[in-house]
Amino acid sequence: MHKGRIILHIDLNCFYASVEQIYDPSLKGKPIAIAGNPKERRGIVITCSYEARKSGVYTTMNVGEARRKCPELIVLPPNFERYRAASKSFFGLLKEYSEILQPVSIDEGYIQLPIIEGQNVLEHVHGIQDRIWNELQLPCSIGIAPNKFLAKMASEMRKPMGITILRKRDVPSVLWPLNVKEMHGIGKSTAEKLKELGIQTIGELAAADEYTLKQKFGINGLRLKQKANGEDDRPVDPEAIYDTKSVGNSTTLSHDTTDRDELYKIMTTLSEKVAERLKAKKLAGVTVSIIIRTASWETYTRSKSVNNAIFSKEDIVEQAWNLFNKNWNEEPVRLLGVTISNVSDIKEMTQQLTFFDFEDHIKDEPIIKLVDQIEQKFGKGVILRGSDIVKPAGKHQANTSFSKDFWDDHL
DNA sequence: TCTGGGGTCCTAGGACCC
DNA sequence: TCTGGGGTCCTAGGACCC
Repeated sequence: MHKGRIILHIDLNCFYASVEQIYDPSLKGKPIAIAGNPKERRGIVITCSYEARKSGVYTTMNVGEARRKCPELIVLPPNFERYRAASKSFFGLLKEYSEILQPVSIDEGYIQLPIIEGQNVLEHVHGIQDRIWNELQLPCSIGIAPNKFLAKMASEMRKPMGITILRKRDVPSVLWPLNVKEMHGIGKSTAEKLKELGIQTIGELAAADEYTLKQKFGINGLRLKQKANGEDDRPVDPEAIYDTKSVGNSTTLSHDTTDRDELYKIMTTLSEKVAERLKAKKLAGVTVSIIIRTASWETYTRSKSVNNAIFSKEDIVEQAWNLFNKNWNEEPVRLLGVTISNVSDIKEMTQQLTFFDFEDHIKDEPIIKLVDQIEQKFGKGVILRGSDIVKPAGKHQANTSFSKDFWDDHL
């Protein structure tokens, strides 16, 4: 019957709050909020239960404000370990239904179901939702559609614990009357620009002039129009989560400061965190970026690419601190961040090179002969630089080099 | 709405190369 | 020495999402 795909978007409702209610069932049915340290200014609401939302509490609201809106609000600190564990169970359960599963964040994902002749899809999906509720005690909303965009829009329509089917033929009646702001991918800025063009509803966007959209929004303008027409051919990609583009950490300081020593310490801590996470993911990267936000909320980023991919905290903090000193405008700093991007996978390299006894050869063999041997073993393109073996990578990627320290550390 | 922290994708200009 | 056009890489910043 249906030739197209069956794609679900599954969204766990108020995920962090739901998990906390599992650990403490007395919290069920009460207004609760997960928030950062309320004593600090970064104490803002990360997630809250529907009971809290009824009183006007929302994500990003500061805790003091939330308490004023909802005096009986129960404020809890986040337990990321718990959330990661629950998330793992959730995706584990989903995987029983199809391998074509793409987690997009800790609490939502797409899954493409196999098409089974004569199957009642809605009943099947009810079964999935029931299992997530009965076995994991997690409420979720599910959108059923022929593509990712429609599935996402559908799952948003009934919360919590809803199931919504959005077929392509439903688009004119269901989507077109909505304001463009309701569309996934359209934020405040795009909505305003569209308004200038006289486009307010999704239906108007669906019929908009392509040339004008391209002029104003580039390639994204055309994609938005396609989505407004219910078209989206992006695949559900199970590999996407392994394809990390960047790893970064940032922090809002407990107080604004101009103290260089203090700032250096923070930069060091951030670099350590980044280095740790890179190591866990077996990644190294060539581009180091810093972000500085001043007390006046001015935010700027600066970045620098280096020749060989780095991953150690020493290398990261050296680059980051350099960037900071060259670019800081001396204004009190509110937030500091460090990110490594243009990362490449060092997993494969490590496995490959484990077969090759680097230490033995480096001592005895003349360098030219050694290069020959390395090339024979790994093909052209792997080169030696100083005491490092360097693997040049494709465009947008850096050379990955491994020094003796690396081998000591990883092999 | 006085605003955390983790990301992704896109654009535009300049440097540089052929 | 002037002129042309295509392409890639790097950097900075914007927009969006959860």
